[in-house]
Amino acid sequence: MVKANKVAALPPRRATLKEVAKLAGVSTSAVSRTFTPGASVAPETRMKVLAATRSVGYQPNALARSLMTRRTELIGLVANNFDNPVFMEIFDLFTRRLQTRGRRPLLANLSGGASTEAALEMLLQYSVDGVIVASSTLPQQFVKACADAHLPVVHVFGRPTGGRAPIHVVSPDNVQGGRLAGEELWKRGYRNIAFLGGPQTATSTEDRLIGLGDSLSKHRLKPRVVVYGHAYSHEAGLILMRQLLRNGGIDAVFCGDDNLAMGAMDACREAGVDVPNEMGIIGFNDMAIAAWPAYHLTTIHQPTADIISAAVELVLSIVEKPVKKPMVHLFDCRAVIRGTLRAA
Amino acid sequence: MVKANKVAALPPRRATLKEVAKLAGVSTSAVSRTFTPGASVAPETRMKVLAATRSVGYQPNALARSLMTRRTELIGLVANNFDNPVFMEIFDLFTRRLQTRGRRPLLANLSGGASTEAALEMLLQYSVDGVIVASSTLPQQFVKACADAHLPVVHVFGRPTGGRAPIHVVSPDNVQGGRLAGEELWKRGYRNIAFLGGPQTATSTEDRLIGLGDSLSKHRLKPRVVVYGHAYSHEAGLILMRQLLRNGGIDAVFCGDDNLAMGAMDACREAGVDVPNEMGIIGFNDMAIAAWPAYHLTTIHQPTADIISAAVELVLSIVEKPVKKPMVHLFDCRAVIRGTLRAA
DNA sequence: TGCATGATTGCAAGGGCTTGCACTATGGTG
DNA sequence: CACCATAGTGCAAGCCCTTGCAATCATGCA
Repeated sequence: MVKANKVAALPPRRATLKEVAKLAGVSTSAVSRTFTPGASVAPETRMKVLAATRSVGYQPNALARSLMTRRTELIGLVANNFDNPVFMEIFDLFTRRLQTRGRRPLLANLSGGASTEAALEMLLQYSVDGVIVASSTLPQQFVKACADAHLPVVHVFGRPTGGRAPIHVVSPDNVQGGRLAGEELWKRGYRNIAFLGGPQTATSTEDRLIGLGDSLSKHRLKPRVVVYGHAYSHEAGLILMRQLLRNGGIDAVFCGDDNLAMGAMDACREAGVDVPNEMGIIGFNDMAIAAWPAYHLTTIHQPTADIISAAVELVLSIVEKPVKKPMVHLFDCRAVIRGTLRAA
Repeated sequence: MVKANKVAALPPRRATLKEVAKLAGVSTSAVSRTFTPGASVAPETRMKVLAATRSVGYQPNALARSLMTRRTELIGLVANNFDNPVFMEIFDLFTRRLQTRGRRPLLANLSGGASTEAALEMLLQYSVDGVIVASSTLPQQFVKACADAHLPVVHVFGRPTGGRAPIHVVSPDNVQGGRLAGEELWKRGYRNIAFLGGPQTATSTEDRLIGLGDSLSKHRLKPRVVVYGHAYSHEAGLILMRQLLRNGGIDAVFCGDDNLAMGAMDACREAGVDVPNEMGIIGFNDMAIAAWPAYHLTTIHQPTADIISAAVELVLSIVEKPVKKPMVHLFDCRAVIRGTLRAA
């Protein structure tokens, strides 16, 4: 006749607010208010509630709470570049920053042709408070779609749109960075300069090339060759650089990313081409590996940590109070001189 | 006297199930069932519901749903190694795998001394269905704490506990991998072998060393020196290898991780020590960079993709039906021969 | 001592969804 | 043609929490 053994050691179902209230001999409101910063609860009541809470191991259900508060404290983090080691640092910074601000990152991986519609649906169904899209190779329209769905969204590593869509952007100033690269190359006497970019559709690649063109044109020069890779990858850099070496006619390469640059360096190594004397190479991003002795790559540094904090603060602020006018934060880059460009 | 302008173009608040029901002229149950696979709804009703759904852009609220279903489809993903590029691949695989299985990864970053208690609280408050802890450098007790809190948890890259705690583990067989490294070194005539490990507290480092010891002892040998780094990092490898070179007496190093190995290689390069003739180096993990020509590192490969899928399937299965006996999946490693060990 | 003030409190009504239950058609069966 | 299973439906209760409101209480002040 016994229905079940209710003698289990620990409660298999988690304690609820109501149970805590009964145990503490107070109303559910009192319990709720105990966990609501700024709510009015008598110290004595609070004590009783906390004691009951501890004794049953109560944890408020954030999801149920979100139903009333209309805030989940969830921030969607969307990316599609899980093959680029730079993004490790970026994830680290994002997740930690969000955590210290009391938010949780809900990840959407858009690599390998995952559906953007599905990702957007997911973000909506889980009622994220805001979205951070961290990519320069993702179609603008995904970010646009988030905005259209009334999701506060900031595009990190994106490009400011010419006011057409109200999209907030936080990004390194890729054009300025490209200019910097051009200057360094010019200063050191390189005159036949190639641009080795990532995907042609990536706005970052496009802007870095524009910057390079800018600075070269001041000296009545233009990039000799422009080639694009399928990705910001070592492999692409290797293959494209082999091709550039075969065709000849250049004495330096500005690579749109460090992975590309390191691939290019390896192509030079295998062809017996001396870097930096026969061939100057400059990268972009200043990822950790670029500093390793095997490469010691001269590159354009972007202030990643600043970019990330700015992005997080921005998204949290527009969650708080929406703003119509698209905000744009562009961060200056600086050149980090190592060994792949000859002395000035 | 007008209270507010309700003329806004798009609904600022998202449509709810009730609204869809009214619009479609059916009960809320019908709408709910339309979105519940396997529920009984007449085709005609379903059509009406879907039409209404489309017309107001309805998206079911996953969080409200979870209140009744007691399932959030959220899986906690806990890690603390955002400085190691291998983890990029690991994250990619995890997030994609979870996505294709209809689950969402909620990230907890435990780097840099973030509080494990806070992380656990977060996982509980957001009612994740299960947890994946991906780290070999995290204190066991965090995983244990999850299990004690009745969270289905699997420890990836962890070590099987001797049955003390019922913790599920999916991991490369680090001991077997260590043995493999020892064999390769022995076969090639290296006899004075050092072990350059990661943090001494990392079970992966410990087990790889055990494996090395195992295989050397078959030949009546022991590791000449054992040193530990503060992290699985290039820097640690560089510093420790410098020290080993200074002390002398060894002709090969088994590094507990590729980052360490590449650091060690750079130390040899700077000391003018010839790899592999004067010094053999073998790593662990086979991360992408290890294959780049600048390193061309001989290393122990672990089947990361298999490990990740197994981990995801395992956590989903124990969410479905809890299992008492700790499950352990250990995956064999294999040696990848490149250029940092001389020929046999 | 009487009253205004502000701090605490509990009630009850939600928030958006699922689901057991009872009920209506519907079609098939003998 | 009566009868029964079955599919489809809506009602209403419930998941766990927050919060406006009105009631209560203690306090400070005149």
